[in-house]
Amino acid sequence: MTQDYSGKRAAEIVGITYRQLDYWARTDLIRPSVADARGSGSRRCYSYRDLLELKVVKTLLDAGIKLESVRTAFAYLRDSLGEEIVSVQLVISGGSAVLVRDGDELVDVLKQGQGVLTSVLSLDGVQRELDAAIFELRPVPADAPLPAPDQGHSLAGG
Amino acid sequence: MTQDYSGKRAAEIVGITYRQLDYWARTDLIRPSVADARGSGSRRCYSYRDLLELKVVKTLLDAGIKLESVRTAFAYLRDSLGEEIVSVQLVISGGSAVLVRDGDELVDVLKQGQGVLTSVLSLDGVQRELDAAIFELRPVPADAPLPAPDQGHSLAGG
DNA sequence: CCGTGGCACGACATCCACGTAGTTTCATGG
DNA sequence: CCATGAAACTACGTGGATGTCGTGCCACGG
Repeated sequence: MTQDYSGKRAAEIVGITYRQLDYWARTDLIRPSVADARGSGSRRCYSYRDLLELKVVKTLLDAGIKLESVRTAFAYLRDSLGEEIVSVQLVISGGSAVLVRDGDELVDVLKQGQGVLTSVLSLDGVQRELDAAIFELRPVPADAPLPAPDQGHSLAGG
Repeated sequence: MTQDYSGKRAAEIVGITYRQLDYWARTDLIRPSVADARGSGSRRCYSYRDLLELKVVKTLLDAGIKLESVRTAFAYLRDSLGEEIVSVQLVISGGSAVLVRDGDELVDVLKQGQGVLTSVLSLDGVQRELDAAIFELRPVPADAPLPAPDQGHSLAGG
């Protein structure tokens, strides 16, 4: 049932260091929604959607965006990041952010923002990469030859 | 004669701190092309084009791009940043950067970069803002009522 | 030719975003 | 019920990008 992930596995899957995951959780960027840490010894538990958000952050960082900007962007993103992820694009412009559906609509946004820098991220690709990583790093039980990995999450209805 | 600008004035005009200008010069991001610093007491001298580059950097920073990314982007930019600035757009994608002319062409680039984050900057607006700042912060001689400020630089030929 | 101001420079101090090392504590399994 | 290991926590170090302060020195005006 869209199983959950430990901190370490989450970091592995999205391709970040555990230190980053930890730092982001402590600084309230992305906290595990299933189970947060409660003192030393406890275990964080991340949902699939959490992984998705983590992956978006990583993608933004790889693209050269400052973490500070990612924080502000997520403030806007969380509200809108509802169900339809595929073919939606995240547009960051300075301090604010918007979600755009159509590619043509995107062009208008870009042309509208005369001289304003804009960062565009296709959330579709992000989810694809995430799913690929989850499959790639699936736990390999030493005995059981993995029955049926429940891949192919469907948050959006195409 | 597209007059030159001192370090302090350059910083004022483009809206950055002198410390940033100094740091960028020392770390080889943007050196004054007219006269570089040669020991304490010397004076840096920036050209209009230098101001343009500085303004681009500031715009990128304001947009939340990491200075590190700006550095790599400028490596590509310097080669291409020839004459036609207006209506040209700088597209940063991860570590590389490209210059695009047409808006439609830009759309193709964006659609092509499936899932890859892209930062787009309209250089046109940057130049506009720069010119505005130069005019706004023009030196006001206490006696002479400014004869004819040579505004309206034309790097591009439409 | 010389005084002085403006500016480059050097040496810190700071904040962010982590990396590294070591400790603590919870959650199991035996 | 206790040993054990994995993971959270603490403490400290680091590199990048500046801010601050003080000094030194060149360039220009007189």
